[in-house]
Amino acid sequence: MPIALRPEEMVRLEQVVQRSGLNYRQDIVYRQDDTFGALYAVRLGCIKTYRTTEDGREQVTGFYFPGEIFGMDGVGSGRYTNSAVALETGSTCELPFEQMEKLSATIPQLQHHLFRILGKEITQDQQLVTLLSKHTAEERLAALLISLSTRFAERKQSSLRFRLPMSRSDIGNYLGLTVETVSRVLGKMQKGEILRVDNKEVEILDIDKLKTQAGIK
Amino acid sequence: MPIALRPEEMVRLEQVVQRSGLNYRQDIVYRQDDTFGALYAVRLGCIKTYRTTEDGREQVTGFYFPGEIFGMDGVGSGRYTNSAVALETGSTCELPFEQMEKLSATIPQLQHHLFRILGKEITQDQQLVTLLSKHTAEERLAALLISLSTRFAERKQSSLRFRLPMSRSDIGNYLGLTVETVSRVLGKMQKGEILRVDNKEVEILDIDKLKTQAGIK
DNA sequence: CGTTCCATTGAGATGTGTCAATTCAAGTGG
DNA sequence: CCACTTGAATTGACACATCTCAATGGAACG
Repeated sequence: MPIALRPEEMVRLEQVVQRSGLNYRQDIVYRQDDTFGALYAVRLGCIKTYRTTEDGREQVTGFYFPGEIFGMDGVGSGRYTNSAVALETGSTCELPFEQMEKLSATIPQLQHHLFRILGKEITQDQQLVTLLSKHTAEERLAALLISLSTRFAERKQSSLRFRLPMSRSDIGNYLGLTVETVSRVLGKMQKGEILRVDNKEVEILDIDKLKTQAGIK
Repeated sequence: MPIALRPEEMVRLEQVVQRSGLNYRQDIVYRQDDTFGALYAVRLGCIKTYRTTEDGREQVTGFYFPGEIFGMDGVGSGRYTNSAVALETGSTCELPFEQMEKLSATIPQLQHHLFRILGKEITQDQQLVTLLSKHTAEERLAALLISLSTRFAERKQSSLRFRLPMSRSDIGNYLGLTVETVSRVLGKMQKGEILRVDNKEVEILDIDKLKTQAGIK
């Protein structure tokens, strides 16, 4: 957690955190409608969250990488409104929410941090809303690639060459597009010398053009 | 606030709340990029929130009615990522966030409530994501009407006959549709004996059919 | 009672979806 | 190590929901 605490406070926090979770591909971390108990921090790997509507339609709501927190969807109602699944082998920390709440009453820094985490999820979700509502297929894909690139850079990994841990179908679902459209747009970007794509491997050749396409201008 | 506090705690909360805000149509409560200072509770009227992308596209992100809280979009970064505007004459309460945080450290109930409020916004935004991504124009409109109907009912107002405080353009923007499509779909629902629409006045004639159409089944 | 904004309606254009066929990648078991 | 199977990704042809453009009608307001 990127948060400055006094050693004594750090100890109390670490006592609460569960370091248990080792995940393999397809492992479910929690299921939609499960009782909400904890937030989770990704330590290694990638987690996908998705919700299913009453009539069976699925929506991927997010991808989470090491250092990022997921599980906030359960805070509102006491039940998770998404399911969370591992996309590859990795591990997560469990942050039991009730204990975090108690702890945060005596550690203002922690309380503030928790509010921020929830707030950031709101901002992200609203960005996704805008993306889905007002942007073309190319712009959506470009925006996702930029987002991934930025996040890999934050983890001090290559921001121009990386592996997509999710399938085309996950990407399409997340962006409100079909697999076919994702494939076609990636193909087009490749012809435009913006990307080099080899299955899950992506190399960004022209990040400026990609940013322009993302409508980030 | 629907929250059980001891009288003494209630007093402390009320000392923090600003009852100031009287709003007229088009009044801005806060602007995108303003420094985040407070959440707001609608007392009367209706508030619309929307964000503008760097390249000028606008996305309506929410409508808020009496009893509902808005302004959570500022929590993540310390700046509002939306603007908030009054759609009609009304009033709001200001809830200075820093003071609320301090207060909530000593009132667990309040802390929990604040987390829940943020959590509910997350859930709502994700529902909107699904709506935009996976549902047809009819389903989107039906879902909005059901949502409005439900919320009016909560406020003990008629759930079958109400006034839309927002324009067709706002509705369309929120749902990722054009004004024309909104108009056509409303017309179609009227022909199908599901609604009676007269400008901003709506009467729901067949709520079951409407729910079916919303994909709520 | 004109002006202006908002809503409706029609006709035609288009981006993305649907359906179908093919190729490619990754296991799996003999 | 090689078929064989299975699921993922690509590519093409066509369909369609919604958008765009344009004209008209109606409500609100000074």
